[in-house]
Amino acid sequence: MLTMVSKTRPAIRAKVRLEMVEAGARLCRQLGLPRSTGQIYGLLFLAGGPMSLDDIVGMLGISKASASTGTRQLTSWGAIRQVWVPGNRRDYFEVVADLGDLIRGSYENVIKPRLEATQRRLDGLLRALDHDAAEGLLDKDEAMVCAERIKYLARLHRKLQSALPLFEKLI
Amino acid sequence: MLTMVSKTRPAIRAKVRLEMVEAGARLCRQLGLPRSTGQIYGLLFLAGGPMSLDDIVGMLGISKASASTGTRQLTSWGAIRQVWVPGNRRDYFEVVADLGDLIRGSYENVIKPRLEATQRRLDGLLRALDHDAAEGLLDKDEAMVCAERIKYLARLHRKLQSALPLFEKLI
DNA sequence: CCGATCGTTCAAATTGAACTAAACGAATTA
DNA sequence: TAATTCGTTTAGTTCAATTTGAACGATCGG
Repeated sequence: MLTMVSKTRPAIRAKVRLEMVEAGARLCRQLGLPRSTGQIYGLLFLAGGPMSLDDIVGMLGISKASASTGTRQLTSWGAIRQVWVPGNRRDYFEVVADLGDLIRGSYENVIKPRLEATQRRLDGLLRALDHDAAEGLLDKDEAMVCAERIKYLARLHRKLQSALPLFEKLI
Repeated sequence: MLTMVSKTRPAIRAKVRLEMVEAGARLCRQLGLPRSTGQIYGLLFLAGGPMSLDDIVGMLGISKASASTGTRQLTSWGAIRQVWVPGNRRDYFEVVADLGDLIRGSYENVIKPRLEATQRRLDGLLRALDHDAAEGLLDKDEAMVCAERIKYLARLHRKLQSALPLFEKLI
C-alpha cells in the first residue's frame, strides 16, 4: 500500500537551541573535530528529553551516517549517554549532566596519553642525539646546543605534567 | 654561459634534527596549523645557527612560498626572530630561546579573546532564551531545563576564566 | 642603468577530511 | 520465512585549506 507522506522535516524552532547547536559546531571545529558532532551535542544539550537517531537527523538535517558516528564518538567520550525508552527498540540519547566528569575524562583519555607520548618522543630525541654524536654527524658545538635545547624542552614538559593535574582540580 | 649544476639539495643528516622537524610538524598539525610551519620551527630549534630562507627551503624540501609565510607566522607569534648577518642582505632566522614568553603570549592573544567571545555567546544564549519564552516557543518545563543548563555552562566558564591565569603562573 | 638576488603575493593544484548515499547486517514482527 | 525497521559500514563525492609555481616588486652590485 502506498501512502503519500509529507516531506517537511521537523526543524528547530527555538532560537536558544539554534544558537546552542551552532555553538557546539563551532567548538568542535576549533578542536579539530567534526562539525556535525558538535551540532549533535548542542542539540541534545538543550533538548527537552532523549532523542533518537532519526530525531537528530531530522532536526539537524544531517545524514544518518554522520548522526551514527557522531553519537558513537560522543558516547565514547562520556559526553552523551544512551537511554532506553520502554517499548521502543530505537536508541535514544541524552547529554550527561556533569561536565566535570567529562573534563576529568578528557584529561585521562586525551591529555595524559599525549603527554606520555611526548615524554617518549623526548627520550627518543636524546637517544638520536647520542647516536648522531657517536656517528660524527654533529660536531661538538652542535651537539651541545641540541642537548641544551632538548633538556629545556624536557624541563618545560615536566612542568606541564605537574601543573595540569593541579589545574584540573580547579575545575 | 651555461654551467651544469648538480641538483642534489642539502639534506638533514642528523637523526635528532629529522625527528625534531617531524615533531614540530605533528604538533602544528594537532593545533590546526600548517605542517610546514612546524617543520620550520623544528628545524630552527636544533639548528647550529641562524638559517636563511633558502637554507630552510633546501633542508626541508618545501617551496619558498611556504617558507616565507611560515617564517612570517612564526615571527608574528614570537616563536622565531629575524637576525641580520653582517655583510649579507639575506634574512636569517633563529628560534627565540624563551618559550615561556611564547606561552604567555598565546594566552593573551589566543585564549583570552576566545574566552571573552564565549562569554558574549553565553549572554546571547540567555537573551535568546528570554525571547523564546516570551514568544511561546518553549513551554515552561523546557525553558526551565534550558535556563538551568545554560547557567551551569556559565558557572563552568567562570571557573575556567579564573583558573587559567593561575595555571599560567605554574608554567 | 642593467642584471642579479631575495622575499612576497596570488592563482591554481594538490591533499586530506567530513559528509552523503547506498548497501549491508542484525533484530523484530507478521 | 518474508518483510520492516534500525544502526553501521563503506565507497565516492564534496569542500576547505595547505602547498606550490610563477609573476611581481624591491634592493643591491657592477
